[in-house]
Amino acid sequence: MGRPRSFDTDQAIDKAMQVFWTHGYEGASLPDLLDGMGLTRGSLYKAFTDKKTLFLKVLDHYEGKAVQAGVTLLTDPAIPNGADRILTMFTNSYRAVTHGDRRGCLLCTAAAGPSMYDDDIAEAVSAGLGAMRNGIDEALKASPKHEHMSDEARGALADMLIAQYMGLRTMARARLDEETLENVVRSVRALLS
Amino acid sequence: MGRPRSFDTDQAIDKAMQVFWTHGYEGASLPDLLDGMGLTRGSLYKAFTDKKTLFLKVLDHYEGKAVQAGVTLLTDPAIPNGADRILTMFTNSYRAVTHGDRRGCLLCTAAAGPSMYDDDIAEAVSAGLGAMRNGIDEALKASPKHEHMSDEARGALADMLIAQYMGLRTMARARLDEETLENVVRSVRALLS
DNA sequence: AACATTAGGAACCGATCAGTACAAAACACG
DNA sequence: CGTGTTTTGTACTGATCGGTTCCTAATGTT
Repeated sequence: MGRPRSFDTDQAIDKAMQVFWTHGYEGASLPDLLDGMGLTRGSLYKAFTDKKTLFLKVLDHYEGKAVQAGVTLLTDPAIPNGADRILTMFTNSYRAVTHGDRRGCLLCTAAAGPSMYDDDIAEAVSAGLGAMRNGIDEALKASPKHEHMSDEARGALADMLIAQYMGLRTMARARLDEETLENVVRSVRALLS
Repeated sequence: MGRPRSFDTDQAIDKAMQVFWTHGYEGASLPDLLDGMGLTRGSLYKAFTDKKTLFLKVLDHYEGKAVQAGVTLLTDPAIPNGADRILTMFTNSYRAVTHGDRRGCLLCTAAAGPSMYDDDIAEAVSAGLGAMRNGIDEALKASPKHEHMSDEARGALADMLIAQYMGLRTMARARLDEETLENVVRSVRALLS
């Protein structure tokens, strides 16, 4: 009953994600969001309560999309060597930059920004990063060079690789040379193989 | 001639650095800065032109202080093995967190934030990170395990370690478990030794 | 002591911020 | 076809943003 919503909620969240991805949480103004999502204030607040709630939904959406894509890659049995999966993930991040996408990783940007003072955002970011970490850990289990490590040491290596990933993505956002980014990937390759 | 300034410029910049360090560039409001610096609008704008100029001066100050301290450590002949110097740098970052300092690295926060859209800030951030990178490279030259690497490979490893460092510092800001941070340091130790 | 010059401080500026109120519009259901 | 319910769009809110104006206070110079 009542007037039906004229837009698809999930699509709207996806568009909001694009805006937050490029501008960051604090940098994305409401007009930016309304413009990018193609709807007006009334509709946005009726559907998403407020900016922060929308951002949390966006983070959730990002987890279900970008993060999930990463985890899928990291556990992809079609790439038998897990180290190759991890390396593909790093290479993809590098490729994004050479293809003109310097937005980096939404989670990493949020980690450096609002995670500092907002508990809910910090938790959501941690969850997303944790999911990727576990994906890396799984991939390491399928790596001949690492499969014989202790659970503890392998987990620690996964933590290190997540930090490495965050650094690479943040470097991209900071507009560092493509050569530098390539060097990072190259050294990760040397480390893993 | 004229009335002399009643505050020390360098001290004021140092205080401004503290404010930007915790709140980030965009997150630090003018009242935040005035409060932290202990002066009024008139004085601030007379001495530092505007917020962005002040931030650039702060970045410069950060380079001359925090970055320089890092480079000094990385080239400290008192620690004969360069790998140990690098490891000390990572350990220090971890220690900062266990001592209650979760602000991370000002350069890394700026890298994820305003570097995206402001050329001047991006350049200053790049310069600071580059200085640290070179410090790491120097340290690697003094590491028995790495001193025989080609210049190219060693430089690439330095780039990787800077990314690693950025990731660790960003993780701290995102309030990840101390255990996770410790794991990162542990794995870096395993990598370098 | 008079004057030029600069700093300090508070009031003020338009712009923009996130968020709200409310009336008009569009549908579902009876 | 009417009625109730929800969305939509717009006008508006108070707060805050970074920045300016302008007057006064404090100094160096002559």
